[in-house]
Amino acid sequence: MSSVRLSTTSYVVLGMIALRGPSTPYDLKRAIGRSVGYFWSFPHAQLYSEPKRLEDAGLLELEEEQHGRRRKLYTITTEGETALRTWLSEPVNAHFELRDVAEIKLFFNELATPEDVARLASGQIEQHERRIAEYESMQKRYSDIDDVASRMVTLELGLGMERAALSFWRDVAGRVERGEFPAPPAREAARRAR
Amino acid sequence: MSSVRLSTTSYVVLGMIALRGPSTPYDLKRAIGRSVGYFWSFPHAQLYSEPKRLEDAGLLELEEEQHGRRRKLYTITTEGETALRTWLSEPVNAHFELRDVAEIKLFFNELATPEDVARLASGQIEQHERRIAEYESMQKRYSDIDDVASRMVTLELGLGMERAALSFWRDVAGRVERGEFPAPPAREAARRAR
DNA sequence: TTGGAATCGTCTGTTTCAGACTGTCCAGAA
DNA sequence: TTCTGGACAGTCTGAAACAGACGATTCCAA
Repeated sequence: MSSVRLSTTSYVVLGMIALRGPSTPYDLKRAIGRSVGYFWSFPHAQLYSEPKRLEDAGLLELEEEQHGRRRKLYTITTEGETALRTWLSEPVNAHFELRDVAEIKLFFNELATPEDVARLASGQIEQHERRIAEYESMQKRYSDIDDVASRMVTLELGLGMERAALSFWRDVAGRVERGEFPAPPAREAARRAR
Repeated sequence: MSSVRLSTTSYVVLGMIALRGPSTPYDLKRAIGRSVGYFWSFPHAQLYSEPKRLEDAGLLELEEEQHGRRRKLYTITTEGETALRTWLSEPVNAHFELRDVAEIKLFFNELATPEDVARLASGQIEQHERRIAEYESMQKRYSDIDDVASRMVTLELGLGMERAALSFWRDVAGRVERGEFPAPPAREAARRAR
């Protein structure tokens, strides 16, 4: 019931419980893994500690505790719903954050060989194609479930991002083939000839 | 010279010094802020501790230490270059990671009002437009500097992502106007009528 | 020459993190 | 029936990452 600091992760937990109803940490883990986890990931261990914090803050309630596997069922309280709604209505000031190792490696292409870049690009193409297929099948699977439709909007952004990335890496692959990423020695020569 | 574990951040530092030549932490901070920082950000304090780690590992060398502001100039060693090149040639197994608060809020739209969603969308549209303008001006500014051209490829992915996001949020804004994100009560009714 | 802004560096306590580890449950093989 | 493996569920730990306050230095302009 005190003033703990709530992170985005806290609200993800709160929101998930609000949407799904009473949930155990493991329920949350799976539900998040299939949805929100695509644009806000965190280690699953947090799903065992975070609800405890939220309970201390009076935003969740521990519904029941079974024996055996002693699972904990959390329910959202009225205060929790209020906190969640307040957060949802607040403006988002942070820009999205992208963390992309492939992109870094491409940035440093001058220090690598054209073969490295080619491999990088083809690996990325494969990855993004796979992810696109995954998203598309999710989209198909859920398109007829009315209940979930409004959650599935976000899939479209994922898909848009993936397609942008895919076409970018295809372009990179083409450029490599055309010799636009010269090996270090050629690069030196080009620089001198400038 | 020991076997410290190198993170992506370590390689960003290493790579930046390899590209720019001898650099101080502050140099790195600024260079990263203008480039690689857009897809791999971290607190600037790390740029003071990380080089030390890399020096201990024998991958950087402390070139000179001045008095007054006692800046530290780091240079990459041959071992450092080798480590970097090795890393650059290794495949990237991780998929890029997106952390987007706006997206989460959209996912939870069922718990918010249509007005919330509308505000969210228009805020995002603004943000992405601004970022696009920023990227485009960077692109213009650097397009004639031959030296930097191959680093600037990555800008195109940034731009592609931003454009995908922008068009997504414009679409969302349109849907809200068309009443496709009903307020909670209407939503209940719709569910019952199903 | 002085004081305010921009620059540069350090420090601190807290979160987050990966991932190893433990325990539980169930199904089918022996 | 007992055994065994694998999926399921939860806990723990040390190391990194983190935000952001703070302190010091330099520069410039009034």
